[in-house]
Amino acid sequence: MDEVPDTGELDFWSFVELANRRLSTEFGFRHQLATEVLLTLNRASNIVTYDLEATVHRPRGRSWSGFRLLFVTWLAGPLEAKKAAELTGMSRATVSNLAKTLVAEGLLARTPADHDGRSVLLSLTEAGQGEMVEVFREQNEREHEWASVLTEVEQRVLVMLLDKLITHRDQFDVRGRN
Amino acid sequence: MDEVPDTGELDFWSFVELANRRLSTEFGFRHQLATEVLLTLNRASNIVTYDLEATVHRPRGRSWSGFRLLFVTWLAGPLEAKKAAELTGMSRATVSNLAKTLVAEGLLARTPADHDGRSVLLSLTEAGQGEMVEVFREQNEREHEWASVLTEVEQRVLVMLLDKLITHRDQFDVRGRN
DNA sequence: TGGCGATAGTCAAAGACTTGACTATTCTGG
DNA sequence: CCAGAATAGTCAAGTCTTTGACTATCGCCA
Repeated sequence: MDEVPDTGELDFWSFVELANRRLSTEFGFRHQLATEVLLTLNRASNIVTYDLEATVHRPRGRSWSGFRLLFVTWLAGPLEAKKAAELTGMSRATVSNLAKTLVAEGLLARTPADHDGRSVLLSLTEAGQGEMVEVFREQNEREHEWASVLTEVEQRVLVMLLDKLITHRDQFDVRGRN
Repeated sequence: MDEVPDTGELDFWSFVELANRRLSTEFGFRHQLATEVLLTLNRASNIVTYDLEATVHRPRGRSWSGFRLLFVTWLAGPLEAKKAAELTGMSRATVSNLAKTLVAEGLLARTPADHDGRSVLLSLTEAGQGEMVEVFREQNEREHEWASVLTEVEQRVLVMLLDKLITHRDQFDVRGRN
């Protein structure tokens, strides 16, 4: 008898359980734990990101990726657009578009690189630096609220595991953004 | 003397180190570990997601979120659009738009709920079920490649830590998508 | 019972991000 | 030294997703 599960009280975690069960018993898939890891990873990332964006950045009229670009430029000094794309994990075109906006808002400066006529160096203006100090103060407080649900050891373990997950990937052929 | 760091050989990890150093020594921010946790979390999630989308879903003409919607509908049986939004972490409008496309492609069925005249029940068509079995076979293999960089214990610990991170958030006022 | 606040879904407009094509510059091997 | 391949950045077009407004329905309490 095909029992239809009651979805009324289903939340993310009971869904993961349900998925585990059905994937293995009904369909014979073998790698439930892998599914669970990636499902949870994405879930966590989305929740946290959305919260930071909604509480810290959108109220200031800034987008999440705008912030990310400013952030790496702030800390990694003047850098080529290419490098910024690499560090933020965005495509080069995205960096280019975002930079256009941020330059217009007076936060970012774009200067031709003298060692390579094709390259462009991104750096923060005075205003950009001021803005980042302010924005990051807020973001860092909120980051702290999130992270401190875990003990310090747990946080370090988490970072370690995530690092391991994405470091050892040259073992197979991973598709990246450029 | 303002030492400009050489960004030439900067990658994600050395950037995180650099950020840690500058944020604490130059700007006096206090919660570096929190920053590192969230930076790494997002990084990992983006890398994995992009890879799955690029290798499994885009080649089949399917988007990442299209897949997610089909996935929860597949496993959690017929469910209300509202519930699908909750389980996938998307907004209700996104579910509505995606559903429109997927219905047109013959993978999804949308039927009015009889217990509530406002609600709509989403379910997979025959074709949708077939497609999911096939797509998920591929995705699950790839998930396995990713996850098996970690031992089984490490995977379980990772899931546990991520769960903890997003479960205990009622302690402060988190902004979610609806 | 009837009206009002809450809720489900959809739509339109806007924004964010990506792909693929294009230009300009640099590098390399003959 | 030059031609062709590779690389940096930008632009145009398209897709995906969201916000905010709107309609329809529901549920509750006066």
